[in-house]
Parts: sequence; C-alpha cells; structure tokens
Amino acid sequence: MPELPEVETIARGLQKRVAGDVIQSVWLSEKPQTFKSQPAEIVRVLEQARIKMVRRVGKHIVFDLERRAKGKRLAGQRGQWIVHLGMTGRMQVTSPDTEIARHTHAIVKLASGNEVRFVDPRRFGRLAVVSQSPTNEGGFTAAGDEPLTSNAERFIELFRGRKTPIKSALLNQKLLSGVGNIYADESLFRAGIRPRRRVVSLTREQLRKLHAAVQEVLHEAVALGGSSISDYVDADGEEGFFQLQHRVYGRDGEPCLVCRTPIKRVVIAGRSSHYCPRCQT
DNA sequence: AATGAAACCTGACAGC
DNA sequence: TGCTGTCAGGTTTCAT
Repeated sequence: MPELPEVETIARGLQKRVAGDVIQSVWLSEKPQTFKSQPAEIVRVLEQARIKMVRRVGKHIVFDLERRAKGKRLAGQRGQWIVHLGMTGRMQVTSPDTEIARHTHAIVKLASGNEVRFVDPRRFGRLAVVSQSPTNEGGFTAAGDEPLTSNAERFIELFRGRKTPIKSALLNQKLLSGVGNIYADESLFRAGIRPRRRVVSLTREQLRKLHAAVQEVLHEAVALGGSSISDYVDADGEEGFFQLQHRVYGRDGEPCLVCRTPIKRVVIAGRSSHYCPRCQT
C-alpha cells in the first residue's frame, strides 16, 4: 500500500508518538529475509538508543538514533533504523497488552512503555540499521531524487533520452524515490501522457508538465493523508488514510472524468497501468 | 547498459 | 462452503 504520501504520513505519525523515547529491547522474528542487516546488528544498534527523529526518505522510514550518554564508550554514537514497508508492511505503536498480530516481525519496547511493532504479512518489507561513522557521515540516503524537491530542469535531465516507457521510468527508484504505481498513473493522466510512451519521444515541455503533475499529485496526497492520520497506528493501519480521488487508477472500464471515454488497463513492465485513451497521447 | 520477466510472499476477492 | 484463479500500491535478480 505505501507510496511516498503514505510513508510520509506514517513517518509524521511516528515522529509525533515516539520521538524522544528510548529503545529498551528488541525482538525479531525468525524470518531472515525481512532483515537486511544482521539481526544481531539490528539489536545492537537499536537497544539503548534514543529516537531523535523519525522522517521519510523516498519510500523508507528513517529513525535517527543517538546513544544515551550513559556508558562512556558508546555515548553519543549515532545510528539509524531504516524501515521499508514493501506492499503490506505496517508500523504500530501500541501498549504491550495489545494482542500481537499475525505476521509481526519486530517488536521494539520503549522506555515510555509503548511498543513499536512491524507487521508484514506478505514479507516484502525490510528492516535495516546503519551505524554512522566518520566515514559514513550522512548515513542513509535514497538512490534517486526526492520527487517533491527536485526541480523541473533536474527532472528533465534525469529522464532525458531513455528508451524505456515513461511509466517504467517513473517507477524507477534510482531516478525518483517515492513514486509508485498509483501516483505514476495519476501523474501521467494529469500530464496527458500515455504510460507506454517512450521517454525519448517526449518533448521538454511534456516532461516539464509531467514534473509539475508528479509534484501536484504527491502534494495533494500528502495534504490529505496528513489531515486524517492521527490514529493510523492503533487501528489496523489502513483506516483513515488519504482518500485522494483516483482519476484513472483502478477505474478500468469506467468513464474518464474529463471526456467519458472508458479508462483502459494495460500491463507495462508487470504493473497494471490505467489511462484514458482520449485524454492521454 | 538497459530492459523485461520472474521471483519473492500471503491474503482478499470473484466466479463456479 | 470450498475450491481455483487472479490480483495486489514494491524491489531484486536473472536472462536477453
């Protein structure tokens, strides 16, 4: 479920609820592929660390950590906890007596008494840690540009000349980090570009329009997500999420909201893609 | 180098 | 009710 706006919303919610708290202990499930770092390393970096801040980088949730100034040797050492939700990952903040959901893969106990739990039925999500050292100053960074802050020139430069369909390019996290299947389709609709169009065939003007559409769609979704979010974690996650009106995504066969032409669904690079055959060329 | 297809997983839902 | 098939908002890996 999570693309940039959802991850942004979740990260903001976590920031509100766990920033300043201290991690006391960590439990991890026995599903090794969930953990991108060695489980022992995850435990080592997380335990006794204070959560300075929770934020979003691409589709990742980043917890910035700092050692409590207690044991001298490790005091002040910084690290990060990185969470990728995959398709079905959820982050819960609950009291310890809440029943443990099926497919729970991590439980992080906090000094406040709360627990942060990572639940992920389909197991495409990943947990990792980064320990910051002098040679690794900045810590975790995304592979691609932040779609919300990249400017039009940079965007055009990034995409220019590629032979791949524009839909695939938008989903490529090494170009832009954070755009997923829904917002790719919605952006292309707003820009009037068919998803199968090769990037190389697009004019600068079209790319400029697409850049604006991507930012517009993401900004709207973030704004909507932020308004209804306060309790996302306690409930079953999906409740109360943004309800950005999808104009094409999932509307296969239904009339285009602009011209009434039935929306088409095709598969591009293995992902379902929706567009209006009349408004998009 | 760049592209597409397959693989990784479970659950929900439609149709019979 | 229960079975089968299809689909899912993501990423990595492997062949071409």
